[in-house]
Amino acid sequence: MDQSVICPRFEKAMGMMSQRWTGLVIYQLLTGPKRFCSLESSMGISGRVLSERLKDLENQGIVKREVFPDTPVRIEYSLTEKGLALQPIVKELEKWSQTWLANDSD
Amino acid sequence: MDQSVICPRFEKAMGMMSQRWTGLVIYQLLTGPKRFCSLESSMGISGRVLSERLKDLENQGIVKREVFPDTPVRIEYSLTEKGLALQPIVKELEKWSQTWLANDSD
DNA sequence: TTAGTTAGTTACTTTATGTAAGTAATTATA
DNA sequence: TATAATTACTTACATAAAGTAACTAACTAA
Repeated sequence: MDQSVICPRFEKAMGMMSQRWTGLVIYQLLTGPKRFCSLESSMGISGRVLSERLKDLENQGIVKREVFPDTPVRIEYSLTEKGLALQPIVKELEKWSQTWLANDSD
Repeated sequence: MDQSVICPRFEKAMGMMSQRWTGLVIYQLLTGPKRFCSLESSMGISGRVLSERLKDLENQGIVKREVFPDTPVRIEYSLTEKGLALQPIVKELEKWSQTWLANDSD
């Protein structure tokens, strides 16, 4: 019927945010740099997928990975400028959820 | 390590928007009511999954399904007030994509 | 020496999505 | 009066994504 006339940039952004866990990873990083194990345990994602997501987000320039040669080595993930710019989206979703969703069960 | 201290309402909203296609369905419906076959062809989703998503969104009170007893019968999907309230999220993502993504290849 | 931590990876299972064909009700065409 | 076409789906089966659990490597602490 119609051909896809959706803006490819928007479609790409939506595709990224529609991947499971991506939004929550960004949400966590909005509160500051986090370590792998901290992200893993605070949101219940499996290490396998977290590793995959962080790599993708790093490749897209949304997340920055920094190695601190402490002993033991410490690795921190944080948002780049591009990643921080996603904040309004997260904030709007937060507002929506407070307004339209009940806090229990459903 | 940490226990999940993420607001359950926010987590639910994020879970919904993180499902593949959900965001694009809402985006399409923001431009007005649409029929099944129109959604299907305009965004390249399979009928199998579109049917599943529309049912979920209807159950969550985000989408309204209306049957018009024309001949042949016409079925229209549109956003409820709750669904329309998602517009700011979509608009912010649209803005982000225009600012931070290239329009070709990558 | 044994156990524990961090940042992952690997192999395997389960779930989600895609593909293609089918259905039921109706209309249009030869 | 068949035959094909359309809409709004559903069903069966195949492939892709995510979950689970065990493992690795480098190091620390007891």
